[in-house]
Amino acid sequence: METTAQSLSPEAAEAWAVMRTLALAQRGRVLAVAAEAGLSPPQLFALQALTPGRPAPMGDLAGMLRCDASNVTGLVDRLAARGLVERRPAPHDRRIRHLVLTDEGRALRDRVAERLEAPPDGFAGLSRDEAQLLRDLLIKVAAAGSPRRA
Amino acid sequence: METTAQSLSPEAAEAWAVMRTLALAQRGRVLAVAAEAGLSPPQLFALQALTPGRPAPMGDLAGMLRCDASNVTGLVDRLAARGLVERRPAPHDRRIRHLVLTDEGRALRDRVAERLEAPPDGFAGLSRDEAQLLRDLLIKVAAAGSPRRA
DNA sequence: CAAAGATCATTGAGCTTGTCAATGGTTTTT
DNA sequence: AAAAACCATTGACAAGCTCAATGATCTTTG
Repeated sequence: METTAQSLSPEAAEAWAVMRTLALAQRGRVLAVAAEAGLSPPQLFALQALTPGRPAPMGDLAGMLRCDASNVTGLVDRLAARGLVERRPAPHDRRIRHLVLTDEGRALRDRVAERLEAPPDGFAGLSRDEAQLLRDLLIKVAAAGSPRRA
Repeated sequence: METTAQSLSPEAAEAWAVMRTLALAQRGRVLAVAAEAGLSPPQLFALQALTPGRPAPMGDLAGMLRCDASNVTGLVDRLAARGLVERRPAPHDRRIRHLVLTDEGRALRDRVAERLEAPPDGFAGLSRDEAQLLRDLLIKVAAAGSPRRA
């Protein structure tokens, strides 16, 4: 195996601590965006988890949301009642119900995504070189963390 | 004012995107730690928000959790029922109820905190210099984002 | 092929989260 | 002292969430 089990430097721990602080500070933003869109946080997550133009089984959504499938039923009921998503029969398997975003759903999803993808204010203070450096370091951390198929 | 409204580089946006991915990947960990501790996520957050040895009014907790005060009442009811926190009268103002962690509550809080503060696997791949660089860049972003008293 | 087993979404029960409006007990202001 | 503001709680109600059970549909296998 030889997984190069390098022990963590104190700096790494500090970096992680700052990242947690940064993430925590985003909570308010998420709540605000959700409220503004007339969505509860779980509804917002569900909408974000759905990819426009790509039907997904309910079970998959439950997996992405990390919750029970029965929970997704109610969640989707409410989203469907607002005309944001639709249940469609799946081609090959009649047990499965495919979820698709309606036009309205896609529009709302995009509007929300735009707000959430905008970097917090602090990023504006970075020079281009610094931003590039930060990005590369983060990519390295993320890649090592989820080694999907080396 | 002269707030140096520097426009964001594409690299900054990419860095933020990676950070979001990284944060998202932590959701499972939080859920696992909460379940392991026999706590619901909100209960875990409440416990983390409380500082050992430092009594806090319920209203403050509501502020930290960003939820209604009436919600905190029930939340604390359940934590108190498990003997994790206690309501104490506040010295100067009899309207206020101070929350304090019991010994058991502090112990559980510390156990949970230890698990959450541990950096994800990806950080182990960083050299010391890289970790230091990452930390400093993150601090810069965080500081610019929340300019509490320059 | 047919029976058994696995899978998917839903339902129902039951609890926790969360909000809002209203209340009682306490300061603080006027 | 009366009025206004404040803190925590309560009650009502919607939503989120899990678990166990069900019905409908594949999939396996005997």
